[in-house]
Amino acid sequence: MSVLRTGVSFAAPHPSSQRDAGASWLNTILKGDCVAALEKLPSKSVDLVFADPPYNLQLGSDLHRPDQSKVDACDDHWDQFESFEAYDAFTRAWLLAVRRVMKPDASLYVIGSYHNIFRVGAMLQDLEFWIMNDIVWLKSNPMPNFRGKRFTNAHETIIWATKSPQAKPTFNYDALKAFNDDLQMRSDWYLPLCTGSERLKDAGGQKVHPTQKPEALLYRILTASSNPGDVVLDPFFGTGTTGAVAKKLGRSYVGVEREQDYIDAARARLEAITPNDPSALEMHKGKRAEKRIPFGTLLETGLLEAGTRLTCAKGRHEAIVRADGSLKAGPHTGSIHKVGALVQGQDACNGWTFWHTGSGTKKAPIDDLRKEIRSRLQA
Amino acid sequence: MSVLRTGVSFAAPHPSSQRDAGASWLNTILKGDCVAALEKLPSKSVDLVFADPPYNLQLGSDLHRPDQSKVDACDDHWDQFESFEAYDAFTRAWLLAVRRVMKPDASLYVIGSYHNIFRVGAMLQDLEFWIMNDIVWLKSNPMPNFRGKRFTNAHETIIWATKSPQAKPTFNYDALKAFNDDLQMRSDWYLPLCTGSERLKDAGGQKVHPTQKPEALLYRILTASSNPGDVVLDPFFGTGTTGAVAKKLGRSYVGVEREQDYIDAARARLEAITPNDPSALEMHKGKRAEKRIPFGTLLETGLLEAGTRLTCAKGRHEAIVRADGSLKAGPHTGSIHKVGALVQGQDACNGWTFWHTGSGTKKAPIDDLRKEIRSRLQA
DNA sequence: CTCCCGTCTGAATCAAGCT
DNA sequence: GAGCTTGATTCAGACGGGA
Repeated sequence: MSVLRTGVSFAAPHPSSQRDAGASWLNTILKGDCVAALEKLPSKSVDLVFADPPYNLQLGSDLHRPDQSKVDACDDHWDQFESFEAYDAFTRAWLLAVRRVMKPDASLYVIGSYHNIFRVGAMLQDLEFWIMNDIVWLKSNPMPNFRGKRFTNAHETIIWATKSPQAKPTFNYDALKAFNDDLQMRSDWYLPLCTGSERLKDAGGQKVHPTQKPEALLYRILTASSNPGDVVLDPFFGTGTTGAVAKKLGRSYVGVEREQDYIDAARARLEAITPNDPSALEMHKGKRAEKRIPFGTLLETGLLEAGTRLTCAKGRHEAIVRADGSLKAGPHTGSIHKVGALVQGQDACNGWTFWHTGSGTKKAPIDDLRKEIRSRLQA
Repeated sequence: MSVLRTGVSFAAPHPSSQRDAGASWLNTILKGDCVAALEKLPSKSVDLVFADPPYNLQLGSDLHRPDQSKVDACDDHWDQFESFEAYDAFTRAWLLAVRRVMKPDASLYVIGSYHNIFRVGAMLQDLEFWIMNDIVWLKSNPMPNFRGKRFTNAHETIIWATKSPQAKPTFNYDALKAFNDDLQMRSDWYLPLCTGSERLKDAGGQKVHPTQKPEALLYRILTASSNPGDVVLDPFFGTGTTGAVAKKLGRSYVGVEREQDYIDAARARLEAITPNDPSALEMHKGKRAEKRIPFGTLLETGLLEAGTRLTCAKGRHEAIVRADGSLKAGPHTGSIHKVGALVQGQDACNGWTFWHTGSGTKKAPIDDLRKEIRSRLQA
C-alpha cells in the first residue's frame, strides 16, 4: 500500500522515517538466519519483497574453459542442500516467514534458475500465493557453454506473486510504459550482468559475492511495484543491491543476511549512496490518477450546451445532449457511456472518447472538453 | 539414440520404416488417453518426446479488448482441473508413462506457462529426470495485457530433460551454431506465434485448435535433439505440429490424442506434407540484431540520472528526467516522445533526437547515450 | 502491380469506486 | 457487502479491399 493511498506525506527523501519513526529495523541489515530474523519484524509491515535465495546448484567436478582456466563457480556452503526435500523445507520456511510480514497488497519477487525456480514456483502455489507474472531476465552477456553440450544458459526466471488472488498490488503501468517508449512492458527483460565497476571486489580484486545482481534489475522491479516511501524487504540481502536501489529511489529497505563479510560490504556500499531528489521520484500516472469530471460539468461550465448534437467518430451514430447531463439517441437515453453502448449494441463504451462535437475536420472527442476543464482546475 | 550412432541407414525419406518394419505404431496417431495409449508402445522405443500438456489456465470471467471485442480464450474442458493436486497427479502419470518408452539417452521437452510449468518442473525433478536447460520462447507478437494490470505475458517456458544425469542426449551443437550465425544457440528463442496460413482453420474459418504451436519451434527442437530416422513422440498431439515437422525432417513420429476433431485435422495435415520441404527450414531471424533500447535503460544503467534537465536543440523547451523513466515539462508528463510532442504542440516527436543533455557546445542528443548502451551490449 | 488503411486476432489466471 | 455506475485499456502481424 503506497503512501499516496494512505495520504501520508512523502516530501522528505526518506518519508518512511517519518511514518515509521519508531521502527528501528527500517534501513538496517538484520544479521542471522532469514526465518529467525524476520520474527523481529511486525506482521504486515512491508510493501515489496525481493528474494534471491540459494539456487541449489548441483555442480559436479570443476569446470574449465577451453583455455584450461578454471571457472569461478558458485560453490559456497550456503548453496548446498542435501536433497530436494531439504530444499523444499527451506523454501517453505522462508516463504511463510516472508508471507507474514507482507502487507495484504504487497508484491513478492523471487529470482532463480532451472535448478530451483520450479520448486520455488510450485511451493508458492502450494502456499496459496498468487502468481501475477513470470519474468525472464535475458542476459546480454551470459557465460557461454564451454563444452557444447547444452544451450547457452542465457536467462534467469523471476516470479512476481501476491499473497492472494484478491490482492491489488502496486503496478506503475503508466510509468513503465513511458519508460519503455510508450509500449507496454513485457515479461522479457534484456539486461547485462553485473560487471565492471558496479561489481563489488575485495582488496585482492576477487568478487565479494558470487551472484551479485545488477542494479538495473532491481531498478525495474522497484519502479514497477513500489512507490516512494514504501518498505522493501530482501531476506537474502547479500551485498545489498536491493538496499542500494531502494535508497537511490527513496524507498526504505530491510535486509537479512547471515554472512558478516557480505554485511560489511553492503554497509559500506549503502553509506556511499546519495538518494535521488524527491521531485524526480514522482511516478508518472495516467488517466487513472486524474480527478473525475462528471459529464454534467461540461454543461454547468458552459463548455457544452443542452441541445448540442454529438456524433461518433465516423458519424454513424448521433445523440442529443439534454440539460440534465443525459443523452438521447432515438429510443435510448442515459449517460454518455450507456447510450454509446446501446447505439452500438455493445455491453460497454467509454463515452468520453466515443462521442464527438463538431463535424468534418473540426470533429473532436468530448474528452477534449474534459481536458479543458482539468487544465482550468489546475490553474 | 540416433541412427547415426547405431549405424542404421537413413537414405530413404522414411528410414524408420526400414528399421522398424514391424512397428505398426510408427507414423500413426493413437487415439485415447495418453497413459493408456502409451502402454501399446514398447519400452525404450523413442528418441525424443515433445509434450504440450494442458496448462490449467484457471480463467475467470470474459476478457474484452479496448475496442470491446471479446478475446477467444482457451476455455476447453481438457484444460480444466479441480485442484493443483489433481493436476500433479495427472502430470505424474503421464510423465511416468513417457519415461518408460524413452530410450536411456532420449530427450524430453515440455512446454508450459507460469500456470503449470513450475509444477511440471518440480515433478520432473521428483521423478529423477535430469534438467539440461530451460528455454524461453519469446513471442514476437504476444497478446497485450488489455487492462494494464501486469506485464505483457510475452513468453512460454520449455524444459529440456533426460531420464538421468548419466544420459548422453543427442545435441547437434555445430548444426545449431551454424544455424545461429556461428554463435552458440542460447536458451532464449525469439519466434512468432502460429498465425496466418500455418494456422489450421475449419470450414467456418475458426481455429481448429486453441493452442497450435508454430512449426519453427518444433523445427528447432528436432534439429537440436534428434537425427534423421529417430522416433519422435508427442503425447498431446493436437493438430499434429510435431508430426508435421518430424515428417518434413525425415524423423518418424507417434502421436497420442483424445479428441477426434484434432486427429482428423492432423491426419489431413500430415498427408499433405512432402518430406524435406525447404520452406520449413527457415529460421526466424528476430530483432536480436537491431535491439530496441527503452529510454528507461539509460536510468537503470546509470548513464542518465533522475533529475537531469534536458533541452531541445535550440534550448526553447526543457524537461526534467524522473526516476521512473518519464519526463516532466511544466504540466506535461509522459514518455520522451509524448512530452516532446506536447511541448511543441505537435502530434508526434522522436524524443531520442529531440531531447539533449548538456548545454552550449557540449549539447548532445540523448540518442548518443543510446548508442553507448548499444555498444556496451555488443561487447 | 503496389501501397495504404481498416479489420481481425492470439494459452489471459486483466477494474475501481460509489451508494 | 452487494449492486450499480463510471470509464480505462492493446501490439504485432496477417489479410482484404480500395486507391
